[in-house]
Amino acid sequence: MMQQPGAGVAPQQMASDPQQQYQQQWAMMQQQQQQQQQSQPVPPPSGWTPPPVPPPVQYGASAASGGAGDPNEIKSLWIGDLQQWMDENYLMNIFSHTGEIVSAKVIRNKQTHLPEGYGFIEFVSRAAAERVLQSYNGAQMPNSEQNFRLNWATLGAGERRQDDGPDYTIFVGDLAADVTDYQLQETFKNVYSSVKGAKVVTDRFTGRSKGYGFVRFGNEAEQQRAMIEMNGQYCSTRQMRIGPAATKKPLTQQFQKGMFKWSLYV
DNA sequence: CTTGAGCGC
Repeated sequence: MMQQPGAGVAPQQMASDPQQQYQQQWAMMQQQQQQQQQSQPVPPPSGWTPPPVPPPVQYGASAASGGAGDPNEIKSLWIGDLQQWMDENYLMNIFSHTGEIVSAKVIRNKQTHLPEGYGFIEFVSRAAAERVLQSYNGAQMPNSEQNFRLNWATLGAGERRQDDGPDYTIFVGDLAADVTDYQLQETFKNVYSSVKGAKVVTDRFTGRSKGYGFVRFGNEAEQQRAMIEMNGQYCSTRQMRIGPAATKKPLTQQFQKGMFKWSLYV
């Protein structure tokens, strides 16, 4: 990956209007792209430390013996809610002090090269990734008003998340501005053991909460109880308003069996 | 701000 000019710096003099902000950042991106095309690869900025070399995985029988080198272990985290200016360098710099980050990648649109708003960070081990997940998730991102949104990377690493049954989701409105995914999840998990996760919906460009979110249950009975019991309960400083989640999953899905899907549209 | 969308070439 190319190092980009201006990497790791905070966005300068942001406009107050989100629309203008976005346009400013977009213009910056265009500049960066042009510079990229006409210049040699730039040296790393001062303060940048090269990623440590991961320990060799394949010496002798230790890899196969289920020790530190399980080839199937998930060592990458998915990171979301990234701003335009948060590039690979920004991510590397954040975690370089752990000495355990291997790589960082920001996913960009193939045509426009604009960041898609998420990326992946890989660590030397699953344990290292887990430490970062625990300590950084929900904490504030450097040079930003918003919080880290981290999760285990799944699709690239080969682990399927489907093996624990369907999700039963509820809508939660009236959330206070400071409520995070984790906080919402814990509020429900303290009462319902089948809670799988929660997501607070945020504005893509500002990272600010939109004041509502979703909680997923593994157990339908608990989902039903939560809709009644938790309505009006407090999460942070405000009473939640709970309702059924409008799902895109069609009821007819159970009849599809993977065949004749097109017949739904006639 | 009251029904998202989030997995890599």
